[in-house]
Amino acid sequence: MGTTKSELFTARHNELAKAAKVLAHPARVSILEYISKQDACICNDLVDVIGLSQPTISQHLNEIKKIGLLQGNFEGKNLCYCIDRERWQELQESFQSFFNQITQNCC
Amino acid sequence: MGTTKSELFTARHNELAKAAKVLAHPARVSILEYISKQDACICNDLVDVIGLSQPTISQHLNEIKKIGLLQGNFEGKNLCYCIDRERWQELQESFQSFFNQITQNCC
DNA sequence: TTGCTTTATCGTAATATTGCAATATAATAA
DNA sequence: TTATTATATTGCAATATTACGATAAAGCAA
Repeated sequence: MGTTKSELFTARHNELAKAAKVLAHPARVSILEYISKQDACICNDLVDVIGLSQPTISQHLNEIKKIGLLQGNFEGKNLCYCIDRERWQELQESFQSFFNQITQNCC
Repeated sequence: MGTTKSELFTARHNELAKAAKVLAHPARVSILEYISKQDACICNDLVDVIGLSQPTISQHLNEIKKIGLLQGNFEGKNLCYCIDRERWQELQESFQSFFNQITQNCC
């Protein structure tokens, strides 16, 4: 028990749910918003800006990375956390078409 | 530990995360999509359609209800699960404006 | 009334998520 | 080389989520 029964659902439904899961924590919403507002990509004031510990922020960044929403240089000191615009748009379209399909109302 | 530190984030971020959490399970995505496609509002073929047990479906419906996405008659035998279009649009706009704010790309 | 159908709730087990201290790693600075 | 700085990983505790069997509740049918 305790595990989501993904095999019952379509790939599309599973993927939308997976994307939503990344947005399902205010820290990750904040992080994405913050990164998107930066001119430069020298990041990780995040620990100060958000107020969670460094390991926790790192963990959240990893969740965001895992669905491909971050792009850039992840090695060495000059880390660069940027939004992957292409993937961003892809997800945007997924959510958009999900929300747009509601057309009728019976009550 | 183990609890989200909501007090660190803005109301807007917390609310978007809360809405995303409802979409963060494929069963709930499926349920919403199914209900939205019905002509009539006599529902709960859901157990058959989705393939999860009745208590589990009931639980998921409750999550959807909690953020105000369901409307209708919830008493007696003629249950009616319909999308609350106003709330739906509200959430749609929240997601839309979240996704639209990404404008620059530094990498 | 009794039985049937439909949905909700309770209780519980399995698993996932959140958060952080401690530690590791990797690059730069001195 | 030895700091220093920035980020990642590990390990663990607290809490949340997912799922379902058993049972309750609420209406309708006979």
